[in-house]
Amino acid sequence: MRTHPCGTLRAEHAGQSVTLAGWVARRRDHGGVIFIDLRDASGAAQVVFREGEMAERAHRLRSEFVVQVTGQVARRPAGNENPDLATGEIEVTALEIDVLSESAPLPFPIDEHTEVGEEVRLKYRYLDLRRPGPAAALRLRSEANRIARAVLHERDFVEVETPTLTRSTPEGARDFLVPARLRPGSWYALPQSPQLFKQLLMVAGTERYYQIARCYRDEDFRADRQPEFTQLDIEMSFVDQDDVIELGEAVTAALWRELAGYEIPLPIPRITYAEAMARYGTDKPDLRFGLELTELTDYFADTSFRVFQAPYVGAVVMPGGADQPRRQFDAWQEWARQRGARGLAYVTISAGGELGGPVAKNLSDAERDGLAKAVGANPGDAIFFAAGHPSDARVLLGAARVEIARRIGLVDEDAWAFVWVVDAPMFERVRDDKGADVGWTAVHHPFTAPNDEWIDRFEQAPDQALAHAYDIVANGHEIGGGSIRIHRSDVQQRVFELLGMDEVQQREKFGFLLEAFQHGPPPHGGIAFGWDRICMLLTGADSLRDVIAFPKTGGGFDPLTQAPAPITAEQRKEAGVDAQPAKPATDSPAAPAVTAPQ
RNA sequence: GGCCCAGUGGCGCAGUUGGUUAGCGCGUCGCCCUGUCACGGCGAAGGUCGCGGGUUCGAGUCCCGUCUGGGUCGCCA
Repeated sequence: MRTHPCGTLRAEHAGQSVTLAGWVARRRDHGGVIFIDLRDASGAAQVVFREGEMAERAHRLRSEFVVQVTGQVARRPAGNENPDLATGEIEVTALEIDVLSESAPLPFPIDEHTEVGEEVRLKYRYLDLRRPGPAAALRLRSEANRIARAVLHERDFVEVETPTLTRSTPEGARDFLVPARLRPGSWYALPQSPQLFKQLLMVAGTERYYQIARCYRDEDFRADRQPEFTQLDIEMSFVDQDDVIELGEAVTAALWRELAGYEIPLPIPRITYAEAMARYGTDKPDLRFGLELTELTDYFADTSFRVFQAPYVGAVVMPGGADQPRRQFDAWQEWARQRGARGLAYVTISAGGELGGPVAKNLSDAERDGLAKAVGANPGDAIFFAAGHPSDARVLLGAARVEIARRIGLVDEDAWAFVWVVDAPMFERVRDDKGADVGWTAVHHPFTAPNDEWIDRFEQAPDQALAHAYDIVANGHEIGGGSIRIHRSDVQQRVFELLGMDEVQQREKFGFLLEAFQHGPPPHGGIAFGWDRICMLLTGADSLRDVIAFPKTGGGFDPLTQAPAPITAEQRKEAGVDAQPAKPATDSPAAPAVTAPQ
């Protein structure tokens, strides 16, 4: 149908007869001579139509008509080259043109210069994807898949597809449910991840599994979250944490080397979860800049200032922040209140070194004298404080740290900073509406192994017990995480007990996995990369939607297909949506009916 | 679920203190144009100002409610 992709024509093709096919990107009609930018996936080339019948026919072309053109490649007349275009040295003089299909007037211009609202772009995503930016994002994602597969293939991994119609998995998000016509009243759940299946594959002796897996979680969405998203999911047998981390680094390094032109210095540094929280107030620190938090609990141990009489007091410095007007500091208070804090105490340090701001007069002379040194602040800086429960206060300071860096331009947008956050806690407290402790929940998931130090005694201090779990963080985004799994049934039993799951609950939720684990489970562990997020970072996009071919809006709605949509009464009846669950079968290790999502 | 922002011809936006016929750019349609490349010129069409209610002599503008989208907190291995 065509002899060359449009975007590949160069001066060396001059004199050749070519046939091109593509879309009419732009028409410049001068009457006697008409220029058409003909675009296909490879790029665009200028086609020239001169007088007579060819000009007549070109005159009737409109944007996004699909045409086939046969003509002669020629160097452009001297002075008419366009150095901004890859094909700018040549043009194709049309001898024949066929209109293969026509286009209705466009809902928005297909033009990289025009800003178009996201809603209308998503409704006509097939047009949006003709634009260079979105098209490039799609291709980069394809390359990312290719690169990951190459690394994993090289290391003897086996790509396995796991079911998307399945039971609930243990991640704890809300499930998407699918009615089962053949078992009226019973429902499939779409997987929140292939977690249980990949562990079964380890029991199955696969040893090295991976999958570019679609995952589903029915929670509220964000710029970096979609209801269906993709993980590069990996699991390995006979490995320890360092083995998985090394593999994770190999995958990450290959991606950034080939797609960002960036050589990640290996090994990627590691910090513990506790250290990340203490120094950065988050488990996904952005290490492109400093501004570490300072703990001042001891410093203010004997303070008479009521606000600082708290189990934790900490601070973060805003360099040059002392000269902000009062209303700017008021805006900081409002910013903190929107995060559920009472406010954000602050002290300014004048050029002469005197402390200012409403908090300063509440401090003793000794406290004032040593403060700048204690937090590493200089004249002209502002110091923000948070006091209260350590975790809450640190999270607030951590958010302030990021906001300060953003406002004073401390973030180098071209920089990459990777870090592993290791030694994550095993459990966190579950509190009821009134804030009373009612038990424990797994921070990761209930199959995460305690580390060697805690494996025999995590019950003694569940709040301090550490897991063989690790997250990889890039520029403050969690791009992957995983753990070594429990393969000893006695340990698994003790974890379930701590989580308050009795045998009936265990069997109902994970019976099939526990049974599998009675048949020689190998030690194993793995990692899952947030594939959409990684592609978002590699393309420099601000939103996951930019790297997903057909994304959904925040309401879980697809503007293109209009999904979700009501179903007919007939579909409803046939699907068994309203049927009562069948009575539980007894021959299965797992009860058949999925209970309502919590 | 809470909070913030937005919704005005196909697209992007302006619209003053509430006051005549709601503007601008791009696009679309027609005509003209032999070297443009985000071509240019002339002309034309195209609007329930998201929706519902209220205040008012009068509402795109003020008030209440609601829907949609974006962001954020909660939530989310």
